Amino acid sequence: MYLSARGEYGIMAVLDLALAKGSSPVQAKGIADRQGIPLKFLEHILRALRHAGLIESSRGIHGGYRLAKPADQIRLGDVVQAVEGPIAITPPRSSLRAHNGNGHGAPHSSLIQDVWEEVKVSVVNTLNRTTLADLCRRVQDLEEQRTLMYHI
Amino acid sequence: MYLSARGEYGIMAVLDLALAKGSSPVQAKGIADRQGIPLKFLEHILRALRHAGLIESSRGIHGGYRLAKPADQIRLGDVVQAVEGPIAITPPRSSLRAHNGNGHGAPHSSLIQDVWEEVKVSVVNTLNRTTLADLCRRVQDLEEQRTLMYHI
DNA sequence: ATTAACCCTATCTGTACAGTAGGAATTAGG
DNA sequence: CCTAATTCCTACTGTACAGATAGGGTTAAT
Repeated sequence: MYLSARGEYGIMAVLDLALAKGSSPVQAKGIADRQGIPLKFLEHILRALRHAGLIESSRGIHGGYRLAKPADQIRLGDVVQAVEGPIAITPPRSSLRAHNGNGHGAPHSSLIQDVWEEVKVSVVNTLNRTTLADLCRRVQDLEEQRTLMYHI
Repeated sequence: MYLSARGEYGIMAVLDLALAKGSSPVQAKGIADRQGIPLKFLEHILRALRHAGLIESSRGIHGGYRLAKPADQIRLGDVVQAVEGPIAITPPRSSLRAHNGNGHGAPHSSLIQDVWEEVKVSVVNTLNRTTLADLCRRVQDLEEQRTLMYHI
C-alpha cells in the first residue's frame, strides 16, 4: 500500500514555503534545488497546490510562490489530497467484479467497502492532526538540538 | 493511495472459509465461484495466506482449505499484510533522493517519514480493530435484515 | 525588447499489479 | 496401480499508472 511520491513532494514544497520567512515569493527552482525534486515535476505539484487554493503564485520575472493561508491553517491531509487527488483505498476498477459468470459474484463486497471506508477516514484524520505549522516547529526543534550537539 | 485488489480478495477468501461451517475443507474452485475471483489468481492469494499461518490446506482429491485459528483470532490487518506484504506508505525508492546535484537533497525527509509512520500505524490499527468473527457477525446481521424485508 | 519566471499539454518509460499458463506433487477411490 | 481431483509452484504476459521529461505559451519587471 503506497502513498505516491507526489504526497511527499507536496509536503516538502509547502514546508519550504513556510520556512521562507521573507516577503518575496519563492521560486520553483529554489524549492527544487533545496528539496531535491526534479523542477519540471515540481511544477505539476505546485500547479495542483495552487488549484486547491493552498498556495498563490505571481508570474513574471520576479515571480514565485507563497502560502495562501497561515501555516497553522494548512493540514497535511489538505496537501496530500491536493496533489494526489481524493484519497481512495481501492481503485475504481473495484466494481468490475459486479458481473461474472454466475451473475452475482462478490456477495460481501459492501461489508469490505465499509472496512476500506474506515481505513480511509483514519488515514485522513491522522494526516489532518498535523498542520504545516506543527511541521515547522519540529524542524526548529531539530535544528536547535543540532546546534546544542555542535556546542559540546 | 491504494490498497491492491489482493487485500479485498484475501478478506473474501477467509470470510468464505469462516462461513463454511462444515467440517470438510473448502475447495479453491468453490471460493472462486462464490466470490467471483479468478481461480488461478485466487491460488496465489491462498498460498500467501497459508504461508502466513492463517489457513491450512489438505492436498489430494478431497483437499481444500480451512482456517488455522478461530475466526476471532484472525484480524483483518493480518490478512491484508499476509497477501499484500508489509504495509508501506512510500516505495523503497524514497531514499533515492539522498544524492542530487548539491549533495544533500531532501533535508526534512526524516520528519515526513515520521508522518508516514503515523499513518501506517493508524491503518494497521484500524484494520486490526476488526476480526474475521466481527465480519461474520455483520454478514449474519445483513442476512437477517434481508429475511425480514422479504417477510413484509 | 529581453529575460526570467510561471503555466499548460503532450509524451516517454519503467515497474508493479492483475491475471494466465502449464505442469509437478499429493491423495482418494476403484 | 491407475485415474481423477485437488493443491502447489514457477514463469510469463498485458496493461495501467506514476514519475519524469520536453517544448513551448504567457506574463511581467527592467
